[in-house]
Amino acid sequence: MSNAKAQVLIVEDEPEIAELIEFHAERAGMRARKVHSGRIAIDVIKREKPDLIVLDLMLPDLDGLEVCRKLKQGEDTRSIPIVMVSAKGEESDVVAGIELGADDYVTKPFSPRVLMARLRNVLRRAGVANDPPPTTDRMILLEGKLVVDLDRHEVTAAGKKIDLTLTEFGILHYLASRPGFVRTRDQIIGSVHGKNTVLSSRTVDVHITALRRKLGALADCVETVRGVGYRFSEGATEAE
Amino acid sequence: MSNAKAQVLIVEDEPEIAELIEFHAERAGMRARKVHSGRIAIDVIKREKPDLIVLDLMLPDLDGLEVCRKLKQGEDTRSIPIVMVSAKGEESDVVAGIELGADDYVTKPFSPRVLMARLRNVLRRAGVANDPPPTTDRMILLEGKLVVDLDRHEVTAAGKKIDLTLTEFGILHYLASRPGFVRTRDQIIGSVHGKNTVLSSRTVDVHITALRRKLGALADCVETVRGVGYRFSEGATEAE
DNA sequence: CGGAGTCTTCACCCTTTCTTCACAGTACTC
DNA sequence: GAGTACTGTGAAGAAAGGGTGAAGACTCCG
Repeated sequence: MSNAKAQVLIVEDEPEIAELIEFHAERAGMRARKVHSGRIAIDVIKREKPDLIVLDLMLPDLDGLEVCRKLKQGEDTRSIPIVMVSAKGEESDVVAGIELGADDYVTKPFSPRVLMARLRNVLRRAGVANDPPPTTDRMILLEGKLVVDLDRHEVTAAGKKIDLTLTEFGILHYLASRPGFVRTRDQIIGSVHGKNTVLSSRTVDVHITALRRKLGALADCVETVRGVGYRFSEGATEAE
Repeated sequence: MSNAKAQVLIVEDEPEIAELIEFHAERAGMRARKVHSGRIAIDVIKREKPDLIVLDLMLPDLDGLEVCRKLKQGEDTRSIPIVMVSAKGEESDVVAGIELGADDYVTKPFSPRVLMARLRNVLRRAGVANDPPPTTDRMILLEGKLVVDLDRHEVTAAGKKIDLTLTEFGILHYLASRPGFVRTRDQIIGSVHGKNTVLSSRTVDVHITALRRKLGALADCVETVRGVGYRFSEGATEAE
């Protein structure tokens, strides 16, 4: 299993949609390429053998189903997983596509998150490795609201510099590095101190309280998920 | 995913019933084989690995439940889906069977159409989600209607985020991870708390009620299976 | 050694959630 | 169509989870 990025081919004639998919695919650590026609797709696929194909059903020249069929006939392209994209009301085509061997599908309009989840699932099933999006950034920026700068070790919220203790900084950085993801108290402790630190999990609460107080107006960004842990509110990440 | 006909094994001691099932299964494009005893069934299943087992609970030698248990113990037979056939008044056996891992059931006397619809459903599910027991996906996606995101610990129904308590989230996740599969109250309790939790099974009803209320328009997705438990509806299920 | 700043734990209180109970409502049987 | 069995649901008490102030411990520094 390679460590390389997964290669994704996007077959979609509407440029906006294609770019939307491309953007999110790359953000998820895949290498994306887009083509706008069925014939070109077949050609590119035969040459480049991508790891995954995102295939719109409605194409100007060669129908998506037709593309699918041709790929499944080709000895060397048969095993490439296909995720179909269809407009609502093309259910029968979706069924046909699945029967032809497509692996999954999404219906337009789709949320980027849903699409990416499907792509990841299909890739995983196919055994293709995909590098997780590396969060090695030295700086986290969120909509101009919050800046977490690892180099300077300093946090700016709503334009004002905030003075955080080491632990608070660590927690905020950990949470903000994956906005929306819930972290358990144990995970938070582990991220700040070593893995196998034994600490009362309530300790985290205290730091969170302090953090919120210092964040002032942005206190809401640190959300409590009752019974689970905490997460950094996504606020305005991607649009649907 | 093979294109061949689905292989169905009918375990049924009454010849008339067995033939009835066989007839309809073959008419539906499956390849059917029937055996009349539990012991023989185990033997045949181990050798032939059918795609689906139709299992009568009342058998002369080895009880249907016993067959079910043995199959679920075998590494290589565990994932073969089972549809149980039971006579009226064997509800407790049905519950036991489902807890053992059977996937669905029909009650005698059954209409062939109902039975075949169930078989088709189970086959389709098994074909799509070929993973053995648990869906390890961090995200469950259902037709754009419902998104259960484990990482974010968040549920989106028909595009809107909904706020669920921990227990409700757990129940929904459990049910939705296997759409169409019936789950007993005990299974549901076990999935949320530990296995050997002692709770009034009626507690589940209360959570289901709350869950349905919060799901709004999607409330119908949580179906009651009278006498057995609950299941997540697949939307386009069968008609009677 | 003393003090400042930080981290951890504890205790208390409030809120949310869970569970149970009781009764109403509904499906199924005879 | 009456009786039975099962499910839906409101209400209330019990339990759990989380916020927060305060106290002690620890570290680093002068």
